[in-house]
Amino acid sequence: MTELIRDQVASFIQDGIRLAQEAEALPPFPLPHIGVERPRQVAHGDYATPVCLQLTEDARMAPRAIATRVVDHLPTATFVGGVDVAGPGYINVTLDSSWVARQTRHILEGGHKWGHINLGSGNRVQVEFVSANPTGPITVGSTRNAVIGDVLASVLEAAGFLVEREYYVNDAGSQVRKFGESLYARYAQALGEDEPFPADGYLGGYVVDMAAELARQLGRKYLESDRPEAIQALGELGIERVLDQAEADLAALRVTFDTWFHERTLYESGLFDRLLQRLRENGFITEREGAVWFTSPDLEEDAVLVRSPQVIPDPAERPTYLGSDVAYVWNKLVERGFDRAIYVWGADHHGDVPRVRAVAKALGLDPDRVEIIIYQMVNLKRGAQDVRMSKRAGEFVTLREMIDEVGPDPIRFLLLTRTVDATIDFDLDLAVEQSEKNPVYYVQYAHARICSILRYAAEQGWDPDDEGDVSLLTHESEQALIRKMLELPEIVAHAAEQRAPHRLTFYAQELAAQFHAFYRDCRVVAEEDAERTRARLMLVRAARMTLAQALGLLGVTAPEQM
RNA sequence: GCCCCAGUAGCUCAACUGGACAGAGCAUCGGACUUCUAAUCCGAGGGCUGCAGGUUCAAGUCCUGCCUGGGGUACCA
Repeated sequence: MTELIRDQVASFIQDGIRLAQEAEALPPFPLPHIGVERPRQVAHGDYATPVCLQLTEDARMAPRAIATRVVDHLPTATFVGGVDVAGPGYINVTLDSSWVARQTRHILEGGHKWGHINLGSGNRVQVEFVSANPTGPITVGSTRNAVIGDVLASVLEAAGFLVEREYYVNDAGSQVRKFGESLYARYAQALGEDEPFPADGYLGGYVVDMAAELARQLGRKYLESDRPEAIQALGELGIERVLDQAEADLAALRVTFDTWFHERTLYESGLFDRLLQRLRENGFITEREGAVWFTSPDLEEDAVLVRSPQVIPDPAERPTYLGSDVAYVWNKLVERGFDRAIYVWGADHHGDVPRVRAVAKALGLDPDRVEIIIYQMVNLKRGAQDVRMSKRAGEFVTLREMIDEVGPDPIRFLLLTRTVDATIDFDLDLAVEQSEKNPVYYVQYAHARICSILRYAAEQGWDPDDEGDVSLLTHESEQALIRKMLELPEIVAHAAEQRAPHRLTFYAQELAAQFHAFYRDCRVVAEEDAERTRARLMLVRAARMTLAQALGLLGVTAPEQM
């Protein structure tokens, strides 16, 4: 666990303001929140705060004058090398370079915990993601979902939250039947029967394949039994197999779940009925046209929870998704007691966000505990060409095909090179291209290069675990590399706070670039300078650890050679 | 019609949720391998942040209106 330098700088500045007030260099006013940022320009130091720009009214002084008085009263701090007043009234803080050098040892001591922080202080967070309908293979959109959810979960873990990953299986309602009907038709056809395909059935070839396999394994068993029962049984069997496949494919993407939660259990346990009653008693339910509507002052329109028998004959198929969500959100926040439930949804579901939050509020829960991350769509490309996809016609590229074609590393990395708010083009050609256009290999190459140095050093008789004098790490490129490594905990904090997993891919690239610059400037293994070699080997090990940590959070492998 | 997301360098995108001269990568042009991996590095050019107003000491970021692209708007999931 590391205390963020950002926070240390903030309290350092705060001390300066307080001491200036005690010395009556500044008038009394309540201590403000100290916003600390990393300046874009290196000339502006390692950290900066514009806080004095906001204090002009409180202090009745010009911002630069305030900043000067704060700086005059700053205490001493070992990590601070210099403080300047700059521009309109910024306070710029530069880290002490010998302190920076010493952090190399600190990083190495952190081991696999380096970069972990205690933002979450043990709060329990559930991240529910993918949750694709179990009626077909995982597609590209769900792949983005998987990567965002998984890396966000990892980042939250590193930030000190207790995280559980959950896949919500939509196995209630009409999908089972619809899928069963499609499967039944293909099954019968596979056995030579002249069975018509349902009008709104699943057209994909995978249904044909699965039906053929079932026909081979089960023979004519389900043609001879009661038809609705056969459809039901085949539907359940099919969903089971789709889920097995999804689990395997996601595992190949290195995404695994703590819980596969079945929607059906929300009804079997009677929870749905109990909560409907609760909502009814509290005035959130109206019934009209035979349907049960959820009505809330927070919504512009009522939403159906249970459809009318005139529209849907089967009682089991009447509750809508939102109906299930009533029970599900209660299950998450009350029965299982998560402090917070994060949902990862595609942009095509954004319209449901206010409804789920309104449901939570109507149940008496704090809607802020329900957090929904909306990510934009993925366009699959081959070079400049769009890959045409039609889910209805069953034509789409599956996660399995993407893994077979490009492998998990590029999929994971490239899908996290955009904010969740931006639509993303995923170029299958670029993903496998091992060139400077592909940032995955850029970062992995840096790691392989580091390992190569360590191998070479060992060959030359250096003990890789030898301790060196890190105070020798004074070169500009050595310092820049350490400073970049020291950013990791803050990147984790930011990615966790802002739910911005893409931060990690940007950071990994910056760190790799900083390492390559160091490599250019500084020879590591040099017989004639044993002390410096030992110090630099420590630095290289720390760099390896930091890069591996960033890649580890991304779920991307850190190869020892390429 | 209404709701959500985006519009930033030739292209693809960042920008620490209001802070300093708006940054990367790719592409283009010019350089660097008898040295621990050239899948690398160095340098150069490239901008009215879609448009028009407004708020603020300070706006790519906030508010209003428009334009363009994508998504949504069912007793679908």
